[in-house]
Amino acid sequence: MTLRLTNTLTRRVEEFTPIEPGKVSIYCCGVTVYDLCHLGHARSYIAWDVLRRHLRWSGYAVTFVQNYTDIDDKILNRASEEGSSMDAVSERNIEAFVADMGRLNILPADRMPRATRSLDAIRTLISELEAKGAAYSADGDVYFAVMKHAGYGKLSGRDLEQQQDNAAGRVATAEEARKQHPFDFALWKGAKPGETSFPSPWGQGRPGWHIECSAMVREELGDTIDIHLGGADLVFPHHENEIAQSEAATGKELAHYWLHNGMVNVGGQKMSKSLGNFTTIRALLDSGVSPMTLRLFTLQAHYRKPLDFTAEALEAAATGWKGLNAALGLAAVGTANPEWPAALADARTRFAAAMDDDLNTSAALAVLFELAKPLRGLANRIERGDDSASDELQQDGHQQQLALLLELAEVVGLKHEAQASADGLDDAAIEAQIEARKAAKAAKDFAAADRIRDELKAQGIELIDKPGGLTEWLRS
RNA sequence: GGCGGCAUGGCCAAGUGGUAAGGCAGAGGAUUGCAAAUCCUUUACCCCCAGUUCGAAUCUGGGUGCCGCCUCCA
Repeated sequence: MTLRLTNTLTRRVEEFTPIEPGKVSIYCCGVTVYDLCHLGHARSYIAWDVLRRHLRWSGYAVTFVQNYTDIDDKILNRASEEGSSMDAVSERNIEAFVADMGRLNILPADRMPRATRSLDAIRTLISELEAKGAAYSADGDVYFAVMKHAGYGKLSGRDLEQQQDNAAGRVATAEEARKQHPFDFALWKGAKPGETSFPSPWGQGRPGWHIECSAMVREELGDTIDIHLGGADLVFPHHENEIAQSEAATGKELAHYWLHNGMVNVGGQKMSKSLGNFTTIRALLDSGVSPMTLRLFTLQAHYRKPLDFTAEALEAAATGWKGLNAALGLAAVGTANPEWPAALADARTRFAAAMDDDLNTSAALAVLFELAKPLRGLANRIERGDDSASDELQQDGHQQQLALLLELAEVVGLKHEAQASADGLDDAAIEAQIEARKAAKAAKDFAAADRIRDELKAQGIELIDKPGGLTEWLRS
């Protein structure tokens, strides 16, 4: 079976055929680095990470490029608010981005170009568009002329004729007045005195948002790439404009496949900075939600659908992850026999088929849970000190099952998490409490025993009674 | 107003013509001083109406509700 993907360009699920057999070039729209990333970014980049891992698992050599937008009004505003510079704000948020993505087990892109370091490519592209009559300058700005480009609107299904009336109402600003058509957009913005700016043939200024992606795609991957990624909120105008610019300049199709992920919603509404209803990745992870729980949470829904972020759903994911995590934490011994027995071969096939079906991670995860189930039972028995369970785990069948589980979990980027590191009470204090509880139990003073357990639980320490009077504890 | 998407059990969510995956929660049982964990068992006719079909959650038409984009946004 071959990979099938929903292509926004055609609004259909299509079989994926790369330009060059065995190779895939991907460009993913990155973040504007004016602030920390929130769960919307996490959802998006986890989805694309899974696409990338799946392609790799399927045998493709993947080149994955993701940009940083480090020239932007919001960054400049932030810099002036805190009395620092655009570079300082960008640098800080890029570091945070790398750290957050790392925690979520998202593979770093092969190359991460920045707008500030791609200015030559940007200026060259604008010049070409100007030479071809696709762009015009007005008062230090340079605009792309949408009416000159035949295919404008093909991605988002917009028709310029029909849209003009609606747009007319907002032709109020000075910028709108300079435009020949309301949908024309800035390729280069002239700088006002005192603004951070860069030199260009059109005077000091800075590039518009859309042109940087066109320039970086071309510089890093060429005129035509296989897959272009981004959030559904980028379809219009960002990606539409990117297509117009690139295709007007090169005369070639920019990308064969356009994939868009659905939004993360809060209370039925899109999570966004402007609405202020966002939770940053690090705030969530620092609150005790494990990275893999967040990953599982996002992968339980299809990447194109909206995903409602609720405490309840997150809790469900956390509990679900506990089970998978227990199985993934088992010790693999040596190399398992790669000749899968029929049942495992079948599971592997079903997993691959689900992933090939437009990244049906929800169905793929069901296979993971199925594989994990018996292993989870073993893990539990081993934890109780059941030696026969340890022996069973060594057997070829279980080792194979574990090997397959680990292999497939890797494809969706799930990996075992060790117990959370200690904080709060030190071990000796906990052990002392456990001894006290043991004494209470021996004296049949169960009320006292329960009180100790409850107190520890309130401090995040969970006690688990084992056979033989042993009590283990976990930080939860 | 224009473009696009979605509606499946208490919650999340797969499933594009053949009789409803999976996770969470709940219930019953085993185990336990009680818990926790674990194991076993168990819980749906798929928003409404009409139609196509031997047969529809799945196709068609109509309706209702919700969301995204049209301004920066993953």
